[in-house]
Amino acid sequence: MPDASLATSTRTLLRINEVAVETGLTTRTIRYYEEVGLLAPAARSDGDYRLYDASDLDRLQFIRDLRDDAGFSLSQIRQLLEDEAARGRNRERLRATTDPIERRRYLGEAEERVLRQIALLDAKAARLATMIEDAHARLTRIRGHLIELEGVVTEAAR
Amino acid sequence: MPDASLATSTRTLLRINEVAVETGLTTRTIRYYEEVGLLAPAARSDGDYRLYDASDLDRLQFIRDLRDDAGFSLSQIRQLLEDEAARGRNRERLRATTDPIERRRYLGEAEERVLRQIALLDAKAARLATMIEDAHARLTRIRGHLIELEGVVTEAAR
DNA sequence: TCTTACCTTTACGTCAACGTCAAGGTTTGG
DNA sequence: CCAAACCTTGACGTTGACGTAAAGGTAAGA
Repeated sequence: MPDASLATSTRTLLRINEVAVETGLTTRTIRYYEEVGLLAPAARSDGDYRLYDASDLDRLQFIRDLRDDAGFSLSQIRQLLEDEAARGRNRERLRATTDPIERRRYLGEAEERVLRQIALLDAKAARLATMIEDAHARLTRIRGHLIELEGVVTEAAR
Repeated sequence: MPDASLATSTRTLLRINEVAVETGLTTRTIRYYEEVGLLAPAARSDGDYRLYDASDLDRLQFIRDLRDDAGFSLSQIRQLLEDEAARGRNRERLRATTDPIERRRYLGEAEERVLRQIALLDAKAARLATMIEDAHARLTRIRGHLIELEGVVTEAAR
């Protein structure tokens, strides 16, 4: 029964339209993201259909969140994902070597990348934070006035 | 000396290229923002030159920050600025009326707008916050490894 | 086997957010 | 008054991020 393993591995792979439904993206968008190097499908079928696995779904969700919620451009997203990939490769190299000097170099590079990411994210977060603060201040002011008014209205209703 | 007031008011007004230098935007971008309704120049000269005042500069800086730092689209920015303007008009109406029922209605609308803004901003902020958290976690891990290595390196140097 | 639904690549269309001339008017120092 | 520097309004070009239609290949059930 060599067909069983094939069936089980196939069962977890999705075709592009299923992925589109699952992620809320269009098939065109998914293909476009592949075109610009944001993700490659886990596999291709015999007839060259794109086949995606669970980690592909995660990655697409992540991309969508970065795009919609955080407002990053696709090139910024690619930069973030590439840094992530470089991080993974670095970890491999780190595990492969025992020379402490080299290890320190790898770690230093990793630190730099993370600091770059944090700087990028912090700039956005800071701007958003002040805007949110302002909005909340306005909200409390408005609600204060509304509470004042409640007193006046109930007084008048008496 | 009717010319004095004109001189002083003129002195504080900038032409488009000065504004561009000041804000780091291009003249084309500034004209485009006018085209799509993000800001109108405070005045025009005799020869129809655009003339901007200090509040125009503030507004342009603000727009630039929202665009670059927060990653909003121009239509989102226009929405935010229009809500801001509606807020101003509402305050006027609020001061103009004494009827508590009407006052409550105006305040209710204002509350709605602010809540909409907060929801929009919070979504972005939340996504950014988790990303920043992750990045910091990685950073501390990396630094932990680096500190470990310091021990090994100094030990080897002895 | 054949139809129907889904997939492929290729390619042109679109919208936002500008860049880049072109042709002409305005301001200002010499 | 005049030349250089700056401005005006078009209008067409470009890039990113997709939409959409065309011409075919594939998968699965009747």
